[in-house]
Amino acid sequence: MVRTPIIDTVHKVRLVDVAREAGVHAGTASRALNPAARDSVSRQTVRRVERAARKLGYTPNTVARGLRTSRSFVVALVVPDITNPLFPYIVRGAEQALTEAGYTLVLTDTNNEPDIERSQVAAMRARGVDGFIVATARWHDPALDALAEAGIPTVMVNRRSESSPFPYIGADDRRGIEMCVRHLVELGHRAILHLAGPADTSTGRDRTSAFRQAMRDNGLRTEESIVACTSFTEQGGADAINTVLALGTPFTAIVASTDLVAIGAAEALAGHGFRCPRDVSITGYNDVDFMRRLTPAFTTVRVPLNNMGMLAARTLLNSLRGAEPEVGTQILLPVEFVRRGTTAPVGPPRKPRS
Amino acid sequence: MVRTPIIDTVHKVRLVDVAREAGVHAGTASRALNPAARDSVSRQTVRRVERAARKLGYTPNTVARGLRTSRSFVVALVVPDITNPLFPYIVRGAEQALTEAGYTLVLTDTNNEPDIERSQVAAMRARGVDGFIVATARWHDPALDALAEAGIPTVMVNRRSESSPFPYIGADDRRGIEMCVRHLVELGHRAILHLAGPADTSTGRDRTSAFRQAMRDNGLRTEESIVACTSFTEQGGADAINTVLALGTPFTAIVASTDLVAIGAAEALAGHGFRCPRDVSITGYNDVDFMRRLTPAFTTVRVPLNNMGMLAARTLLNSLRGAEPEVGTQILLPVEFVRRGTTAPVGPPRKPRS
DNA sequence: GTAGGTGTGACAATCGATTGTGGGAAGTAG
DNA sequence: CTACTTCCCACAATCGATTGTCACACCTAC
Repeated sequence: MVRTPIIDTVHKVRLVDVAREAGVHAGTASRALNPAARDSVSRQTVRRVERAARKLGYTPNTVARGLRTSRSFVVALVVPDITNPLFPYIVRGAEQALTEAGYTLVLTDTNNEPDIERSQVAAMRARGVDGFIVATARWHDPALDALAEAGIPTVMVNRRSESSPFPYIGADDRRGIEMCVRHLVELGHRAILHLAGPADTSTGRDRTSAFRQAMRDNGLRTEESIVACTSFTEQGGADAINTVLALGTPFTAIVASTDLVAIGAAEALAGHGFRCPRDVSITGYNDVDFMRRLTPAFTTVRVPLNNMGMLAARTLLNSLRGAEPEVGTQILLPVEFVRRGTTAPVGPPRKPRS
Repeated sequence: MVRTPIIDTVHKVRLVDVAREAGVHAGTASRALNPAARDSVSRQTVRRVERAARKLGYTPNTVARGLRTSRSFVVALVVPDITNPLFPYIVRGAEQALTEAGYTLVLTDTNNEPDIERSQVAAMRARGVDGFIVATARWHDPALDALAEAGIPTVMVNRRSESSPFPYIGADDRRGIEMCVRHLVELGHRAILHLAGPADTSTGRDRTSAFRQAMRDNGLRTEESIVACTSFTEQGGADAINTVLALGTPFTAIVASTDLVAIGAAEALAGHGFRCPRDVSITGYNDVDFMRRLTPAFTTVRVPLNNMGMLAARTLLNSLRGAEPEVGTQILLPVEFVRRGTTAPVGPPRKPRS
């Protein structure tokens, strides 16, 4: 094939061009520019090559390098839904750590659909990404199993998977939920409901189990108090409340599995004439940015999302540098209870709009 | 170099393996698998190759292909700050359109810093991305100029740049602002303030100019009514209000350049004892998700962010397919005025906390 | 039976950087 | 002056897929 002359664009300078300019062979130029191999080249030559590279404005072709070395310096971050306010902070933290280390982040949004997750993970693999940060882990997750089987460096963030050997970077949910329950108990609440997240997510399961434990520790029973939400959304929270109300389960306080669930629950309650916190107290979870702005501002648990993203990236980078992570490693970041306006001492029982 | 035997990982199947399995040459297999070149191969052979590929679980090595074809099927999306609730929707729309077309999105967050923007754009170029979607455009933007000079397919979304020839996908800000002003005028407001965004962004400039025009159209003067914010943030809005209050400029309504600015302004006003909308009416801009949840819910202008992202991606994809876009193309999406609780008829003048 | 046409697939160059190997020059010692 | 070491650098193979060129086979027509 004839190399077509490039007319309308700047001629891209290649390594051979630099080598010619410096009067050396391309291989030598490569070594001169590579800090790891630099010591097999004389200092003089290194200087000449560097000068030539600078003069010509050489930027190495990452694709070609990747082909040869089978390393792309690209990491894929898989999120379920970037418009869920939880994730931008994680993305940002990860991006910062990755960029700092010379890596690039490719983002894929699975729209909460396992099929899309699978196909996207496959596509990223074909693209030769060096590793994965997965924020979509489900309790049983074939996509993660496939990554494990293929031995591809991966970390899980925010959610973990039962069967996966990969490191997990999350928050101390047990303690977060425990603080919510204790706070409500101290306010005199006994009939406390938990709006549980989906059981196919670790965040759903872990928080539910933590709730059960915390209730027990406070001598409270949980038979009727755990209500499942089908999703971590406002709709999920609203539906759960409607179910509970239809059943007639008594309650004076709610521990929601997530901020959005809490908001949905509050709206549904308001729709039935219950006021928060006068009639029922509610706690959220994650302290997404706008929780403090709502009226009343939500009592919730602050999770260091940005840090979680950074740590996830750093952990992955360590694996990429060859550190074999201990199977089952978990990093649980500390959380902070944030008392605001949606929790109050339990009052006399009221009927709505009475 | 000896090819080291791969032990601990699945042997990656290459095109030659497929070819051997099908009993043909690699070149032939390549054509058989490529829809564009398929007709230079007999139907029989195509079938044999396809069967072999399926049997072996062949996935083409995108890196190698990229090296040869100098196309990566990767698009870079540059955002100023992913945690600004404006951007996740744009990202999502773009990602959907891109994925649908077999492209991958790499995301880079510039943290609002021009230097980072420059270096990131350079890094993405070295990585061989096929094109750029830029959401960080400033009115004068060297990074965009560089892209233009290099002839790299690019589109601007949300913000545009004065000097850039690239297509721009935005919203009909002129009309959006005009609706805000008209609404306030109909409520009886005359002393209307505009909290203008930074003049180095097109969104700042365009909305300010639209405000000026709309005021003129309503027979109102604008000498004292335009107040600059240094950034599209709550802090920017709050600072602007504090300045205005210190100056003693009279006003009964505010057209903010952005939702966040509007929120910051409302909070600052509340801090001075002014109530919204009783003492002052406020309009936001963009209708970011949580605006409807605040108390009072914000009157604002809904911008189809998701669509903007999609259209930006589709426009870029067209360029990548060889369609030479008309220089100066602009796509302005229609906006929708959303009346909620932060605007009310002008009342008798009040002093705060009186 | 031969000439001419058409279609199919093999061959090899190529994208650009990395890296194992070997050779040659320079330097030191005997 | 020879022999041996040391240090640099050039050479060429390689990563895996794409694609221009060419040869061969088969078919039709005269």
